[in-house]
Amino acid sequence: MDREAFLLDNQLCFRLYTASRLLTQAYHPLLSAHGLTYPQYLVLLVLWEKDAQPVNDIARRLYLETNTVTPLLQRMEKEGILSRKRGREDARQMIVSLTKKGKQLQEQLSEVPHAVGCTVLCDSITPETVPGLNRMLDDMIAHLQTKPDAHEL
Amino acid sequence: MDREAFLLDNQLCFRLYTASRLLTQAYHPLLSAHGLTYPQYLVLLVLWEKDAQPVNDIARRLYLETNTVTPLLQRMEKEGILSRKRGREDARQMIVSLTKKGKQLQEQLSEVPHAVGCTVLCDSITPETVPGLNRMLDDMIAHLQTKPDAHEL
DNA sequence: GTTTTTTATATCGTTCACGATGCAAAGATA
DNA sequence: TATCTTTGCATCGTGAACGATATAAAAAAC
Repeated sequence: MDREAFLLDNQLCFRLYTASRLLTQAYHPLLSAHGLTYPQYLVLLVLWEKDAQPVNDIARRLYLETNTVTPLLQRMEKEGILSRKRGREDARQMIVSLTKKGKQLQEQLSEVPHAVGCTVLCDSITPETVPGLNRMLDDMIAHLQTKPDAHEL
Repeated sequence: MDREAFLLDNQLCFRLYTASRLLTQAYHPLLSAHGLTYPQYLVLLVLWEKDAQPVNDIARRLYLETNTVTPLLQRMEKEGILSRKRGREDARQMIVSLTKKGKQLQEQLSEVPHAVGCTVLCDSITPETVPGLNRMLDDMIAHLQTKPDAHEL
């Protein structure tokens, strides 16, 4: 058995997992001031780009399952950030639209992207290296998404 | 307001968040076959490197809070993977040790690192690019860890 | 040696994340 | 038209994550 392979320091996934959690924590004070969580912020990003989308489209855009997104949207509806209405053409669809409050949040959070951008900057994360890092992660995401099954043991 | 900054495609954090989730999903079939979750696998990686550690050390190694790790360890104890005993020197500490079953899991999971390693390989993730990616993520983690507070709005 | 503070862990409540399952509307097929 | 299948969303149960709080032991201060 290759004990090297089990070293935590050799685990790419652990780094991604940790970096993701810590960066989400960096968002926390900025978002919680407005009663938002990070996944809720992601939903807002999707809806700010294009309002009035069915649950399915939002979930696909975030690579999440609808059973994750539905309760999230229900909480946001209770907060008055968005509204959910059955589609007129297709009554199975639940069309999610921003309320006035949801739209106003974009202005109130206008400093967030820049603030977080500054927070991550360090020796190897710079405006020059981010595009390359983005490309690698996009490649990885596309690859993992098409292969939901890992290799069999 | 800079609408560009709000585009989902410009969000590094979203990529990390997604890549982390999808890669964890890739581990799922390999681990669930042995009744493990990914965070539980991380605990095992820590204990396989060094057995009999207090909760605090395990949590710090994983950059997690103890109130996340404690219930995780309790579930693993119930599964018979590890045991938890009060420290003799310091009775506040809870020393976590692998059981025979916990040690045997390392052999049973010996193919996991290689299998997952193969799964992530793609155009921009190769044996050559991984060290560089690791370095960037390590840098980012170290940086975020020392700065728990994001910039004020 | 008693009080105070710190440290190590645990408990509680809320919010994801997701597999499994349920249900009703839409579409396909007979 | 009646039946079958698919699709879109919801519900349920389990396991993280984490802020807030609690508790007991150890260490420090008095």
